[in-house]
Amino acid sequence: MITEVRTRFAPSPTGFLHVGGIRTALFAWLVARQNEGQFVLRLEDTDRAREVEGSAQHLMKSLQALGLNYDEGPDVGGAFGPYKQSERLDIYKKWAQTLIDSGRAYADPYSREQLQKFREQAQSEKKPFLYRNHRPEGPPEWDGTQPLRFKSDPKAYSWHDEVMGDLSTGPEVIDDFILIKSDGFPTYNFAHIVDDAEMQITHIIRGQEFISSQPNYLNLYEALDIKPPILATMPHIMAASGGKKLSKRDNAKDILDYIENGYLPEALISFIATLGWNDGTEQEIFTVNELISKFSLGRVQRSGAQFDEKRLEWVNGQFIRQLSTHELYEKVGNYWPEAAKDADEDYKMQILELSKDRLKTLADLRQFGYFFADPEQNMELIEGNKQLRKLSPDRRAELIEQTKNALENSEFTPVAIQETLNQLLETTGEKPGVLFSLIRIYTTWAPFSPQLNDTLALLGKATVLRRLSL
RNA sequence: GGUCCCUUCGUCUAGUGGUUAGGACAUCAGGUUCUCAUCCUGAAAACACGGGUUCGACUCCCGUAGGGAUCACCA
Repeated sequence: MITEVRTRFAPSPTGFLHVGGIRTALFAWLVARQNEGQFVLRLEDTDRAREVEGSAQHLMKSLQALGLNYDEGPDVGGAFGPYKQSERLDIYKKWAQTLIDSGRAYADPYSREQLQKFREQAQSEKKPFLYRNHRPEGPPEWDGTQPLRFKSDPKAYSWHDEVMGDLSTGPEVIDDFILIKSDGFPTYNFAHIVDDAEMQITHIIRGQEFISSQPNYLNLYEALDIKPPILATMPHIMAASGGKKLSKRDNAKDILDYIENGYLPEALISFIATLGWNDGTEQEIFTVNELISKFSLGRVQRSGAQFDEKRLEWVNGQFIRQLSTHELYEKVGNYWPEAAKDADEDYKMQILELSKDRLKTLADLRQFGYFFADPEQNMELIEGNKQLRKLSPDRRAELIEQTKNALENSEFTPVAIQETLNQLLETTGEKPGVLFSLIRIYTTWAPFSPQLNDTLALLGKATVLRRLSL
């Protein structure tokens, strides 16, 4: 019998989803999809103090925005629910009871202050602190108000991790840990093991913060008589820009912010997937379907990767270029500048046609205000231009005047404009770099614009002549 | 500090004993009779260090250094 693949993403609702979290979710999703299995979303909301209002909705919205749909979850239900740990307290109690019955769990009699003293004492003796050296004498009954602690069985472990390879540790890392907190909620350490078993999860794909706890989890699996799922540990992602590390704040940028800023979900997916994974070929850009068929945990990098925003921009541009103008139009609804409010569809499509090959993000469209309203003059554009700076104001006025006269008689198609401009080069004796820059700036007052003749043609003769006269 | 993991151009990476160490982003130079954010061409750019093993090490072993993770009634 072939076991169905079931992977899960189990965030705790304490904030937004950043790049590292998304990558973990993406890889778990890919494993499920490529095996035609199920992808489960489970909310690990057992720490009431850290829970952030609205963050569960935010997490689900982020997954949805990226197309990482889940087959089971808090809002969609499923056969193994509920999918919020706070609603599964009875289940944990039941499993805890089996550990109490088998003598593998005990009520922790110490206060936090006492434990702190034990730690300090161990530190002053330069010995590692272990709870298991302080187990209480008798078997005190657990009355539910004390923490319930797991009675570990110290031994060496070696296990396989799909990403990290073969790992091993000695018995000194095995220690007693808390299963149920004094508020009646389980710890992550206990709850995730119970849930993964109950939900029949086959692959645990998670961040490297859990790798050092793994031997203790293996110890608990044994006590619970559960076969551990396949494990895969992801390295962390750090932020970087120009080789310099960014602050924590930048590192933890919300994935929805990227979408808000004009990044396409499929570009984010491709970029994040290749941050620590590749298929061994020289392919740089992957569609979601390609990822589903090509992804493998075994080719995930073991070392951490740094996030390079420039590369993300490039990837995003590649995806934009693959869209037809019509597809692009459908996606840029919110990104037009304010002045475009009343512009008609046909005109906007023409702008996209001209500029689509140069967009890096959809938000770049916001700089195209000059297509819709007369822009404000900005002399810095001229003074900041090496060639234009040298022209005297008189000469500039003269060139603009000549341009105006020439264009007045032009048919104003892109081809005709180009011919007119070429003639103008001869009659004025200026280089293209000077004349064309000048015209471009006087008609758009923007640092960038599509090709000059096309831009002028689209703006129309009346607008161009008006702007040259201002 | 203990434990575990990692280390190829600035960045993401290919590479599993014999390669001119390949690609991509970024950078720089040139081109596309203008800007440039597309596109084309080219350049510069890496095996952390030290020992072994071997006819031969980026590749295997040991050590050093550096980085990461963890050592909670957080996940």
